[in-house]
Amino acid sequence: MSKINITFPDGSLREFRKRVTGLEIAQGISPGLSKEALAVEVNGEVWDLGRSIDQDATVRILKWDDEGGKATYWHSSAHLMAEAIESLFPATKFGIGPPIENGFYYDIDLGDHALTADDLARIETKMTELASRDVPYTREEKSWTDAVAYFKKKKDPYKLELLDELKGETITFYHQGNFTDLCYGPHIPSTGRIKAIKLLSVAGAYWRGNEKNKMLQRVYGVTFPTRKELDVHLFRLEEAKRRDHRKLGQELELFLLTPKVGGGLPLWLPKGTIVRETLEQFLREEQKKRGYLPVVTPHIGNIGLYKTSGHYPYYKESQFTPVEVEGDLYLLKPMNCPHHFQIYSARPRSYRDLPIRLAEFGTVYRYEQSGELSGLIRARSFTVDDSHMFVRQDQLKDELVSVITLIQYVFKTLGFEDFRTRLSFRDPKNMEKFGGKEELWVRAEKDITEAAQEANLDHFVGIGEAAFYGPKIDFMVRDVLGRTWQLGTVQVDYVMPERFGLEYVGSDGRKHRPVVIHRAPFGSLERFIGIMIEHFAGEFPLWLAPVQAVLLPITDQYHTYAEDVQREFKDAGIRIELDDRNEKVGYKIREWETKKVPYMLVVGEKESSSNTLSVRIHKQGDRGAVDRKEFLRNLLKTIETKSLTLQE
RNA sequence: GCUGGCGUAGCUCAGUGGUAGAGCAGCGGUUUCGUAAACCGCAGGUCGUCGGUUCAAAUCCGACCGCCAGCUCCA
Repeated sequence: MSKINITFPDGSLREFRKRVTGLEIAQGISPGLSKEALAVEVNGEVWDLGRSIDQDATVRILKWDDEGGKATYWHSSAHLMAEAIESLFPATKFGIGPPIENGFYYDIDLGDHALTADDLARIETKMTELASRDVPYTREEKSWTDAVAYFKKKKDPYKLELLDELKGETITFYHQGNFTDLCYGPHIPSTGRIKAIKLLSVAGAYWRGNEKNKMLQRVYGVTFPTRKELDVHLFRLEEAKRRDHRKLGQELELFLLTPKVGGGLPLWLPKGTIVRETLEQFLREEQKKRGYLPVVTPHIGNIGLYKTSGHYPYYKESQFTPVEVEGDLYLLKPMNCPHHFQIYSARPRSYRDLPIRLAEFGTVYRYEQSGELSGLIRARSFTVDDSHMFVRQDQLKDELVSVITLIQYVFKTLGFEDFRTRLSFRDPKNMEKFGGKEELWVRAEKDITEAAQEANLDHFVGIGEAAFYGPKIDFMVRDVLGRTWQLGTVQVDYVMPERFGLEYVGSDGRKHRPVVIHRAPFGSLERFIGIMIEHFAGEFPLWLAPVQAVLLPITDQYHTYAEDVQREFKDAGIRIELDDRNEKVGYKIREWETKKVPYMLVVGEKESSSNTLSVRIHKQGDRGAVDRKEFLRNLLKTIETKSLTLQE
């Protein structure tokens, strides 16, 4: 019998007989490992544990904790769900059923029947029953013709469509129990590995993601090797719901969304406005230090501006209908840039003036589809912390690096340590989406890449994610739901300066074209604050908290002392309230705890006679009496340093 | 925009064909109180809107509007 060499991740090498399977290798290492093994990575490809390896290879046994292991597990779970669905609804036609970040789905066509919550429960029960049979997932190679014959007999148009694109190739089928699916695999060894099952939701999804195609029903589910892991996962989903910025925004009276004003048009309530203005003030100060020049521009502009910029032709569908004024058409501005370009062009510029950095918290209006609106995170009116920087080519890279540094500083200050950056480039295969000359794009993509390297940005490239006028660096953060949101953005633009004929006079006395950098660290204040609310679960750091402290007198005998403290703290700039209602202190504490106010200051006989405050910190409880002057100093310091944690 | 689910008091929710309910919030009193809910009372609703079925509709049917999830989209 011939032998093959298997290399392991730690570099060690072992000899096995030819046609050894992943499972046998795992067994050879330890029985425990073979029990936990879900799949095997062979030369970087994920394989079934039962598939034989017939030549030298680098092999890694994949368990639940490995990305590939989890994906295989969920992929197999999707097949199990399909089997359950088919047994309950025999006429079902199947689309695709892949693993996703947190579970799996299967797109199915049930004809006229719309799945109900009861159906989901039935399918779930059936899955549990099918899983407990503990039958193997088996792989079978078939000729293309045989595969087509099988699905013709089954009358499954979706699988036939998929097969159409695999013409002539060897096709793999996977079987488990009574279910057979067209599938690349790989799969876990047997259904018995799937112990805890939860079907989460059903939603419509266009076949192959194309809105011209039929809409199928997409069933989402998640499975785990133990009940406990499922419970943890479900708890996390609940936690995400608790943190939902729309719910907290209402409870904490931060903002209001009402159909009476219109979908996606948030109204900022006094408490939310404090958060927003504090953030603005923070960025304004940072920008002032860095030589930005504040400007203010109107909310509408002549449509000619957007025809020149290209926004109108490119994004006609996502803008509000223009309004006619004295024979001219005006657009609610979808972007601030054209206005800023007019400010730049208002007088001749010298090379000595550059870079010029115009900054504005500019509110823009975009007509998002109704189904897309989502609280503050996706709105129809939002404010961009916009800046347009007009630079010479030789200043571009330094300017980009300094912008990246500012954004990193802003994120870090706000506690977003875990963000990633994407270099968003155009898609060479889909050029009609992108405007401007080829050589300008090449140059801009090069500039961005170099700046990212120089700034030591941990980045990845997103093809086709560019703006129509230029490539971008997008800053993305992950929220509690595990979703990634795009926040800040930096864009290099050679196209707009051309379209708007922007110029400066160089040292040679001739006219030159500046490069424009568009940038917004927050991106949209609405979206940023929405994500921040979820990030902090409504418990803002002291410097951002709408109410920073509240005084709770025990009885009305201490109101005078409390008023005195309030006046002193207010004069020092603290946002402090006095709860002088006729209620017991326990009642007041409960209420202010739910309002997530950082500090509660209880005052009674003891405090008023010793000039102290009994400090209670949100979620931490009573910290005892503190000298009032000392406490004020600490508060001011915590605010000044924008500390993310509370001090005593 | 598409598919599905949901719309009852300011909020959270109960009410499956027969006189619209509870808790919290609000308002009026009483209580003067030490770290997460004192007590009594009052007020508050065209049951999203419009139409239909019925002796009778929050409840059944239809259309529309809004919200939520997902899909498509996202300068």
